[in-house]
Amino acid sequence: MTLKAQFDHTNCSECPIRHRAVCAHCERDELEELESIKYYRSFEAGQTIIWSGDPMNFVGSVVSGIASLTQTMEDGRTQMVGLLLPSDFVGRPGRENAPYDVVATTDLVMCCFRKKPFEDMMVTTPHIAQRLLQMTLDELDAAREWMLVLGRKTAREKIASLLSIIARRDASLHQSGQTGSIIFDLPLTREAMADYLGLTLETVSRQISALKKDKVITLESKRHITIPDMRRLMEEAGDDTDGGFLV
Amino acid sequence: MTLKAQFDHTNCSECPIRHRAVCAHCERDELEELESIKYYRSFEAGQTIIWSGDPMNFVGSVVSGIASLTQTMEDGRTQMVGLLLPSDFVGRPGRENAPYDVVATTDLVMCCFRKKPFEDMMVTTPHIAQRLLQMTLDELDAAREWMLVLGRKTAREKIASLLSIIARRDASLHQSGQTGSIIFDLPLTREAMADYLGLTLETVSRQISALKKDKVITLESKRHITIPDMRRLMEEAGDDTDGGFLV
DNA sequence: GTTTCCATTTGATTTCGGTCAAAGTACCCT
DNA sequence: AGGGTACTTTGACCGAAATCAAATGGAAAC
Repeated sequence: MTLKAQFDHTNCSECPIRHRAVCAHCERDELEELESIKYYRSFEAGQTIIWSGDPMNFVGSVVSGIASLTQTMEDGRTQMVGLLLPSDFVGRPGRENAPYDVVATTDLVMCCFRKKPFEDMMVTTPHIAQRLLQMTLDELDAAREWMLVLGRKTAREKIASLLSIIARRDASLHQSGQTGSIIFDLPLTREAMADYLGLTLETVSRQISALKKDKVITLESKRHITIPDMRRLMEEAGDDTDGGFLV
Repeated sequence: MTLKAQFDHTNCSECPIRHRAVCAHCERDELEELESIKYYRSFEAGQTIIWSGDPMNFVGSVVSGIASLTQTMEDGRTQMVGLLLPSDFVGRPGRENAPYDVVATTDLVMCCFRKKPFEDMMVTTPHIAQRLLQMTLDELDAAREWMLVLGRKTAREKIASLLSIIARRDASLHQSGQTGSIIFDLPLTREAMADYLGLTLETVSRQISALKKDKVITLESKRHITIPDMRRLMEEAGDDTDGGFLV
C-alpha cells in the first residue's frame, strides 16, 4: 500500500464536511493527537476498494466524497449495506475487517489510521471512543431502519423511502427546513439504487416512472428530482412518523 | 415503572451468560461501580416491552433469556431487526431510544441502567465504552449481514441462513466444533421466523418442508431440528465462506 | 377421554417483481 | 456531425412468494 498525504487541511477551515472525529476545524486538539498515525488517500469515482481481511489493517474515515459499502454473493448478487458520508468510518477496530467492499460513488478522499495506534488512542482519549460509539449506534439504527425497508416494503415504498432519505439529508445540508418543494440531484445510478433496495434496475426505473406519473415527484432530468410535497412522499414510503433515517 | 432486583448474582458464578458489561463473575470490579444505578427486571415470554421514546429513559442489558427487537408499520407489517441474547444492550445512550419494541421470546431478565449515570460512567471508565463499542460494531456487522439476506436471498436461502446461524450459535455454546450432525431446538415460532426473514409464515413452513424433503434437515418434532451436514446447509444458504454471522 | 386453542401444514389462486429483450437518451470523444 | 458507450426506459412474459382458505397436529384444560 502506498499512502500519500493528499488532503489540504485548509480545505477544512469552514468545516463543510462535518468530519466529526478528525476535522481540523472543530477538533483541532484531537487532530494533533492523531496526526502521527494517519494518512490521506484519494480514490476515483467508481473505484472499488477491498477493505476486508488482514492485509487491510486500517480504519478509514471519509474526508470528502461518497462511498458505499457493498456485499457480493459468489453468483454476482450484490447488496449495498451502507452509505459512507464524510465523517463516517469503515473498518473494525480491534479485529479483522468485515468482508465488505467500499465502492467510491464519487471522487473520494479517505483518512486512514493504522489500527493499533488507533485503538490505543481510543483508550487513552475516551471522548473519541465515546464519539465513535455514538456514530456506530447511529449506523446501527440506520441499518435496522433499512432492514424494515428491505424485508417488508413494496418496490414503490422502497423507492419512496430512498428518495425521502436522500431528500431529507439534502434538506438538512441546505438548511431549507420543511418549507415548499425540495430539489436535489440523485447521486446514484438506477443500478446502485437497485443494489441498495434489493430490487432490479428495471423495477427501480418502472417505479420512478410510476411516481412521476402520479405527481409524487417531478424529473427535470434523469438525475435531477423535485419533490413538491415531502409529506406525500413519506406517505408513499409508508413512514408513519418522522422517525430515524439513514445518516 | 416498578423495578425490582430479581437476579441472584450467584447464578452467574460459572458465567454461562457471557454478561460482558456487568457479569458478577468476570467483571466484578465494574459491577461494583454500576451497582448503585442499576435495577433488575423480569418479563414473561411473549411480553412486549415498549423501549422507545423519552419516558423509557433506560439502557437495558439482557441477563438471561432471549428477546427480539422488532419494528412495526402502522398497517401491521413487522420486521424483526435484531436478536437480543444475554449480554446484549438495548437503548441508545446519549439520546432518545429508537422506536423499536422489545419482545420477550423466552422468559427474560434485563438489567436496566438509568441513562445519565450510565453515560457518565462510560466517560469515567473508558474500558466500558470501549467494550460497548466492540459490541455495537458486532451488531452492526450482524445487521449488515442480514441486509444481504433480506435484500437478495430467496426464501429457501433465507431459511437456510437462519438455521445456519442458530445452529452455529448453538454449536459454539456447546463447544461441539464442526464434527458430525448438529441438533438444536428452534427458539422461534414460524411466525417469528417469518418476521425475521421478511417472509410469510406459510412460506417459512413450505420451505422447511422442502428442506426436510431434500434431506438438508431432519425434524424430530416441529421445533427440534437435526442438521446432518452443516456444509450442505451453508451451501443452501448461499454462503461462500464462513464469514460473519448474527451474534 | 374429549374439548379447546394455537401452531403448523398443505392446497388453490393471485400478484408483484424478476427476466429477457429491444428501443430510447445523454454524454463523451475524435 | 457522427459514432460509441453507458445509462435508462418500456414491453412481454414468467415465476416465486403472497394471499386466501381449509385441514392437521399437539398440548393444555376440563
